[in-house]
Amino acid sequence: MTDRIILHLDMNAFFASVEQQTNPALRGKPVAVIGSNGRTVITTASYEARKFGVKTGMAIWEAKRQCPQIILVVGDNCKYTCTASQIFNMMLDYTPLVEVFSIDEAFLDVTHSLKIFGTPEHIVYLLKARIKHSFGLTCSVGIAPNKLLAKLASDMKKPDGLTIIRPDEVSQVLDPLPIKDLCGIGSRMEQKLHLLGIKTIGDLGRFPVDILKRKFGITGQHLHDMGLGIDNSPVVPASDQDKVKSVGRSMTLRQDISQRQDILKHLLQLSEMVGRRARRYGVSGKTIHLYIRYADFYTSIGKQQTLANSINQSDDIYKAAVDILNTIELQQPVRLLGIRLTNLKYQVAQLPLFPQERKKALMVNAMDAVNNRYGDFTLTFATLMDTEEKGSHVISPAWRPNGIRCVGIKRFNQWSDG
DNA sequence: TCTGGGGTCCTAGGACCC
DNA sequence: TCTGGGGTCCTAGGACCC
Repeated sequence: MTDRIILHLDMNAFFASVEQQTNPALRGKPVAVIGSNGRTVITTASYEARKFGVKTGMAIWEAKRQCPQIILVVGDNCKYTCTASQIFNMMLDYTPLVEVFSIDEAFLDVTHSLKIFGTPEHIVYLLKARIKHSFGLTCSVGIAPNKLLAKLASDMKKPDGLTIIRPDEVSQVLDPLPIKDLCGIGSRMEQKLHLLGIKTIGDLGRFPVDILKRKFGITGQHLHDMGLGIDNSPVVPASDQDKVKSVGRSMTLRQDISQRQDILKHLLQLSEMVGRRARRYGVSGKTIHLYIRYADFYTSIGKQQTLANSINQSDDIYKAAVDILNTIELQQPVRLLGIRLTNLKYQVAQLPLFPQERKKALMVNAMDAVNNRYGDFTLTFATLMDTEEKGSHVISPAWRPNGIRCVGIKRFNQWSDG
């Protein structure tokens, strides 16, 4: 078997760079993209801002402390998804095997593209040039025999980098790197591995696999493989992706709330958002999850309930959520509320037989049609008419557009959601 | 104005059935 | 008259990714 050739392409400071390109006044300046909600964080910082220590996930006040002259821009989802979809379409010119990993990252399996394009470096050269020319954006690319290593490589040189890990260099490159560099090892796992004396990827590869398996189960084998740079997972194009397994929305409230009335109102809003998304995906779910984060940020409670039937209409979701809420004795004021639908069933929409339900389904369809055309919450429940938050928070760079998961499409559609 | 949002996967324990 | 084992479904919570 010949070695595969996998690329990982990571857009540099994607949201912030898009903003700098569309508004020249922002170029060369410390810029950060944030959400619209009052309680938001830094979504992406430009490289100029990163020099001051501004990072993704940082609170606004902290970013301002680190960099008083920082320019904050409220994110514009449409701009990013539109740009991203065009970039992903460019990738498809070099291989059909493109796996979208997040809105600003993708894997490409170019093993069989070399007959046409020569070397992987040449493909990267062409792609980078086109992205730069069309959007003024740069990216970092890793070339390696598998996804794990390609992702590691793309991280090694930023911005506008290209790093190659050749099969015969794998152990030499991995040996001194900290385990945290591996995609899949977060801070908790890092701590646990440190306790075993494992600090570098080399240490991980040399550590007895049976001890890892005893301690971590299935994950133990996976850790061992990662330590040796082994990853046989394929690049899965959109058309072969698994279907979505859950649909949910959550929101941090502008202020903490304790009144039942306020909580119910937000639950209704969330139910409508989840229901709309589920109906757009053509799914209904049997299990409803309610998630509450309390005012202290650290305490939370999640409860779920499985129903006899699958649902996706907003009022049914709302009823289920309220049923769960009624079993919970609130410990503190509420900071965040979330509703998620799992146990999903994909169905062809069918109108119910009984007149009353049929009428309701028709009305929901009509409301969805209006909201699809004129924007979320154009038509909604009367109690939500004065709602300030319309669910238009800036998406995360990790946002996966639903279009990407549609089965059977060749080209990525213009994405729009939420 | 301290700390977002949307997912996936794994574990562990309990209920229930055969 | 005393108690195994497998399979499946459910709940709760944690870790991880971007």
